[in-house]
Amino acid sequence: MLGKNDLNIEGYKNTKQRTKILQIFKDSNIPLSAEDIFIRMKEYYPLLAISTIYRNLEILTSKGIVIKNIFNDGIARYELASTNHRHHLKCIGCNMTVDIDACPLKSLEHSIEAQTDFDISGHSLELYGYCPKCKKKNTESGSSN
Amino acid sequence: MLGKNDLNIEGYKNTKQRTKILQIFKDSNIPLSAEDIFIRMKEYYPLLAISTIYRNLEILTSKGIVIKNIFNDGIARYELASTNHRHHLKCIGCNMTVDIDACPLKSLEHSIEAQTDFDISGHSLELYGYCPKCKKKNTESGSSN
DNA sequence: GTAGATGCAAATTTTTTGCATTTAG
DNA sequence: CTAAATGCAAAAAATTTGCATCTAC
Repeated sequence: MLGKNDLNIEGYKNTKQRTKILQIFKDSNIPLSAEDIFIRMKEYYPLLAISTIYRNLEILTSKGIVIKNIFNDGIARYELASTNHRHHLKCIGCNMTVDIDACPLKSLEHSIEAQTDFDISGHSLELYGYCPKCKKKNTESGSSN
Repeated sequence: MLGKNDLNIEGYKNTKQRTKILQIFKDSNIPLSAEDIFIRMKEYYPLLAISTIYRNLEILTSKGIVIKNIFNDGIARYELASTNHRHHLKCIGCNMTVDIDACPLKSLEHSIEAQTDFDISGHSLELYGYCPKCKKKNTESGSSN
């Protein structure tokens, strides 16, 4: 195992900031926004610029090390590509998010590859609806219109 | 007379701008960004403000008439909720987009509803990869690192 | 020593908001 | 008539860029 948080790609340097970003990703099991990462890092590097985060995320994304996903709130969130493939179910009412650990898309991807001759490298999937609590509230407050 | 592109919801008026937005959605079979709509409408309403588009999209989305989706380029795109449920396959290389008319998620939604007790109202799914042409280019230019 | 990375500030881009005016019903 | 909608301008929020300085290798 590599065991380190280094970006072993020729032409790129392992700065402490970059190493820390990778560490933060490894310590997290949810997708993180640039600001999430920024806040976590500010504690260690008070002079840190948010542009450093964005520039690193750009590199990490282009190298396929992290995956970028833009959620329906308009904010991009990132996660390690090596993290087990996850999808999320988000409550429209209270924003509570639940992980889904089924991903039924592998077989779909294969059949679409066959149909389109694309080389499919990934997908983003987010489900949304109302959680049990908000569902209940909705029902209670009536459902006219 | 009541045009077919009218928003028949109490408290809302059928302005010509709003009617036109609905018409544009009906004429389009791809998701449109606020700017896409703005450009199409400017031709007819040169004084149109983009805030009018955003405000209408907000209302239409909140009424469930259109669906908002934020693509991986960070731009929100909208489509009629009544439009047949579509997903897209986008080429990372050239941005070419292909429609997929399979949506395998209905059954997944049901099983997740059962597991989580959520009331799932929808999902967003986007697939990405390399189209035949770009795939070829990638192979030709080698794949060393 | 040098290419690449960083911090800082300013610029861009997309979306939202305040307000005076106009319009649909 | 009047609540809702619009146009315009300015503000926010997220992200990107230019540049001088710094750091990993």
